[in-house]
Amino acid sequence: MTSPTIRILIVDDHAMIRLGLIGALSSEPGMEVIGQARNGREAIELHAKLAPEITLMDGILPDMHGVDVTREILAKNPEAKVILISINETAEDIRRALEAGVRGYVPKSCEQDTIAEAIRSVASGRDFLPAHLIRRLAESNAVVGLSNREVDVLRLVAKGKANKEIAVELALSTDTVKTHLTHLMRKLGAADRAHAVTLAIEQGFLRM
Amino acid sequence: MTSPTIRILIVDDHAMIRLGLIGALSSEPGMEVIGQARNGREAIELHAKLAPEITLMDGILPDMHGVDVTREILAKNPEAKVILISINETAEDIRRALEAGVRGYVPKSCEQDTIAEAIRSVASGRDFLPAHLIRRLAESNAVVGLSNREVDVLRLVAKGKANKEIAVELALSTDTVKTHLTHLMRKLGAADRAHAVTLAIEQGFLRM
DNA sequence: ACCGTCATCACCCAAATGGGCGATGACTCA
DNA sequence: TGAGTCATCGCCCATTTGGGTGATGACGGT
Repeated sequence: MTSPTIRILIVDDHAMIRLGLIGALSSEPGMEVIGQARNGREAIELHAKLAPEITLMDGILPDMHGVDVTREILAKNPEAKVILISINETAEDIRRALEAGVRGYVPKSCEQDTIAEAIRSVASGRDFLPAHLIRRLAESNAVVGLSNREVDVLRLVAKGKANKEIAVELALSTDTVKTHLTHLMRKLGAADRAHAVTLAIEQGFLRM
Repeated sequence: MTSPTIRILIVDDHAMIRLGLIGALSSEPGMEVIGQARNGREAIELHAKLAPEITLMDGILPDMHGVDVTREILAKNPEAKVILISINETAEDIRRALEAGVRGYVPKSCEQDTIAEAIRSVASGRDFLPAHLIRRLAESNAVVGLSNREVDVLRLVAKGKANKEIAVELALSTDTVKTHLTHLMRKLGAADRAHAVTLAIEQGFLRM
């Protein structure tokens, strides 16, 4: 069994969400919110000071991404248990989160009890990922998968760079850039670079 | 003066936000949450049934946009007072909301008391728009302003259509499409169509 | 009545794009 | 060891793109 009460740290810049989470958890027995952070820096400090059992982390914070905050926290404290609460539900975001070592991933659209369920799950050592997210992950995994270099190129395409400029910036030949572009457009099913940008943003390949 | 208690309808698909709002308002005297809706259809029905003084409306709902819900509610009940609570703070979104007849616009990142302030403001007949949003609106107003036709073209560009295809779809000559594109790219400060897509999404011209 | 913006179309032209085909070395996984 | 992916580069070629300039009618505001 776990400790009598699960000590929880909330990380979110939206006051409304923090309040909502506290409200949802106040009716749950055996859980206690011991701290709140509004940004990544605060989260890392507070986590070190309070050593909570569970950290509820928002995906997007004013100073850094929730995923990166998680990475830092885990670097200092590998047993930390982080649950990511995000609006982003693209396969890419979930994949990145799991890669960073997140133990649970809950969409903001979920019902109250899902959060409590996730917390109990993760606190007792099990991971937590809603079924529909697992499905999405599986489906997209089969379809896409851009390589690092392809994402590098795509990011610059989104910024309006021409192939020649991209070549200079990445220290490549223009032909190589074109090859990467051809490949990533085929993978995304894009008709041209503009379409590739749209699809990549939709599917979470481009953090904006 | 206004009526003794302000009767409030909350419209948001996120349970967490609804809880947060209720929590924030429970400590405010003279306000009562009399109903909650999870989507646009529910919102329109509940508004007709409950006739709340203030409606707190989320910008993005599963079935339709908060702005469109507002439009429908106002069509049936022109004295309705809607405050939009949105994550989107691009100038375009704010402009669209005001155009639809929203009386207040509050970002989700605001503090608790801002919501209460907005409600009191709007209930007593004044509009409510935070200063930084007004500034953003003013600034961008000077800079951009795509015409309807330009947005039409841009939307298809984002879908990966070539100029020739766009011309067919909009029943124009290819040259006209090119003219619109040249203009909109100049307005956005875009280097090419891909960049235009990025900027347009960032600035809220393309609802995705 | 005039000016600005919008929407429409036309022509010219240099440059960029996208596709196809082929090739090499590195690396991983079975 | 072989198969597969990644990253790199090259060449050819048709099509597309983006920019410039110019023009017309409609509409709205001053």
